[in-house]
Amino acid sequence: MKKLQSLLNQEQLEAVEYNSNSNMIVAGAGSGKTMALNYKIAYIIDQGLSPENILALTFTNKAANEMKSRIYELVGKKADQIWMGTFHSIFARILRIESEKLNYKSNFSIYDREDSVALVSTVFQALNVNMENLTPNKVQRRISFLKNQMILPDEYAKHVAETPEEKKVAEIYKEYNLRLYQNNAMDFDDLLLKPLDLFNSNQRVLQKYGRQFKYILVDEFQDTNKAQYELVKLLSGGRTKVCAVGDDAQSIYGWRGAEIKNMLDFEKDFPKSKVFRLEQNYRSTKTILKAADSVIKNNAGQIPKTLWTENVDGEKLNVIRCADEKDEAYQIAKAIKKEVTSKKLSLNDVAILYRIHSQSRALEEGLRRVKIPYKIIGGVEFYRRKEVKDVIAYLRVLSNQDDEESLLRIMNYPQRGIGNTSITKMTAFSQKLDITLFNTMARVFEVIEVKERIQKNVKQFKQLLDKYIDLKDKLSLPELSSALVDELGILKMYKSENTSDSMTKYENIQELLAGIQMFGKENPDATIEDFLAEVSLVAGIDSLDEKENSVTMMTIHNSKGLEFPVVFVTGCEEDIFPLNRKFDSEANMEEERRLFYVAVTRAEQKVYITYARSRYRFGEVAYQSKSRFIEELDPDSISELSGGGGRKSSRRRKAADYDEFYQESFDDFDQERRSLRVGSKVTHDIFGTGKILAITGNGDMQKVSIAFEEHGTKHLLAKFANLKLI
DNA sequence: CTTGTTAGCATTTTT
DNA sequence: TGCTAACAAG
Repeated sequence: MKKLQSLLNQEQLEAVEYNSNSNMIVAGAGSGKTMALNYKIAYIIDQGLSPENILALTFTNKAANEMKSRIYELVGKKADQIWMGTFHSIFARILRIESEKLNYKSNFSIYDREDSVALVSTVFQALNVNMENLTPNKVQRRISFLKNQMILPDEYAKHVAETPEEKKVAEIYKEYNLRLYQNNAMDFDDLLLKPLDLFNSNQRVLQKYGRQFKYILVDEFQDTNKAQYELVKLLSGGRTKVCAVGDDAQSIYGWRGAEIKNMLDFEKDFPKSKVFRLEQNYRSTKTILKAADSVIKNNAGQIPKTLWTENVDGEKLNVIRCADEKDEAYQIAKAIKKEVTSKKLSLNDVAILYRIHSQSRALEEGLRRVKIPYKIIGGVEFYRRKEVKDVIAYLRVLSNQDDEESLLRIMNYPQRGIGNTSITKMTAFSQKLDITLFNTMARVFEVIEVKERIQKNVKQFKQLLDKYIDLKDKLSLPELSSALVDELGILKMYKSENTSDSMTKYENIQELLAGIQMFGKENPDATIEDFLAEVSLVAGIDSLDEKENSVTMMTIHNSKGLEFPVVFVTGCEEDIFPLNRKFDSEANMEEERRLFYVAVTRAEQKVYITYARSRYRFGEVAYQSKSRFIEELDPDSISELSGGGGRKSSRRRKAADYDEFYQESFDDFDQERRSLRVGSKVTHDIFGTGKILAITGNGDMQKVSIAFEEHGTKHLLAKFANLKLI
């Protein structure tokens, strides 16, 4: 390893090299926190601690993967031995190993939020819940919240629930948990609660892992919830060293149960621990930092620290008033063009951030009209799409036949003539005899209420499943999946429908199969379980691919940990950002403010802040007022501009403006894209004219094969070739 | 049981 | 506005 002194500043160095006790690193935005953490792990290994004794916990897979590859660069393949991953994936891994101690089977399914809601719906039906104001969605959220607080059904029923509504929730909660268990399934929250349960009830298991981990490092510590904090504390058992890295100013997951308190309690709970502060910012200009600080200082509770930077003063933040959400998109497109040309940036250097996903639609449309390529992170994620989940539900049932939710999902998909009535009859039967739905299918002939014709359908379906359950050990994961999809005929089905909707589904399933193929390649012995374990824990941000030359759009939550030269913070209006003014507690308002702080501090060089006078919400025009956060910004750090939203008379002018803009102004982006087409004629400074034969790769790595008229075929990096279209 | 229609709901934020 | 869940008719 290179000398740390040359790579780190004094503060970072001290934090990295101090390992004689537990420690906490309070690291401001852009202070090189991630780098320090990576070096710290490398340093610990360098000092002789075995990598398998290290547990490094993050919140997203992306963060974990990046950490993994950075540490790999530093210490080589030892990095593979480190226990590194998200809280959820690491503890899922432990649960798979120890499952029988909790009376679970190791192939348990992991339910995501949507699956949980579906299960709550099932419970609603079973318990005949018919209460105003209680929807499966709401109840699921409530249950998740309770689990985050570590309040279990019995405790909730006994000590918390008072109103009839709450009592109903208690009833549902209990049944929901029971059914999870019967389905051999866990929800996201269980992945944290069950290990706690296990460690608390089984000293031997706790000791096993307590001894295993000699150093636990937690990134984004400000986002840990009660259960996560307890897990770390329990595992450390006072002996294991813990390093917590976080920034209280960037705590934005309070709604999910994250407690900043964990940072404040750290010194108390880890008595001999030492606290380090990283206060030098390497990311942003002085102006950006000053502006961010002017807003965040309106929050009452904070760990005191002063961020400073040696970077240049930089440009002021541009605050743009827009007429409506269309105008907002237009102003942003215009500004992107200006920034990219004047600063010679790539589109990858630009991020558009918003508070809620629904804002993305209008922005997208605006960008599409002017042909600025973009990518959206999050939104409806790939693995959450209906058709993808359907196929995954098959895999789940093949892996875990107790998983009733997944079985219900595929019972009549694709349609095979097993309708709702028959399914209800079968579930009733399975409840009565206390057997699983899967086993009921084998005995469907005993369920006399189900018509004979349909019994036959069920039998066929059961045979299909049995066949693949049998094949599961004989074929590789990719072979099995494509054989299954093939036999189901869903690809053909979508193709023959031939609507744009069905074609998207077609492509998504193709993509899923390709993904499985890839997974199989990377992990040759991979089982269905391995694949399922992976997919149920993927998040939107994990798929961020920096290679494509395009603007990145995402929610501010998704942007945490990222940085971009130019950042747009959109929709800065009361009721959007901050959201929900009406019932808001001061605590929530402070979280919104921290969110604003996170948004602004993503930027290296330039920040745009936009707000609209009116925008479509719920199908009607809502008149918006400027966000209080804009008012809180240091006036010297901003310059306010007005977009299309001037006087009334401007309406016609505005329309003309749009048209002109949309027609001509983005030719250069268009040009860039056109030049990429196979078949286009181009000229090169040295090789003269030629025709493009093939294009491979993306972004900077994009290669173009060109048949030149006089110099034969050449393979060139598009970035350097400086090709001109003819 | 399937298909088509409509009413009502939804927009926080995510592992 | 755009989607889904619930309902009615075929």
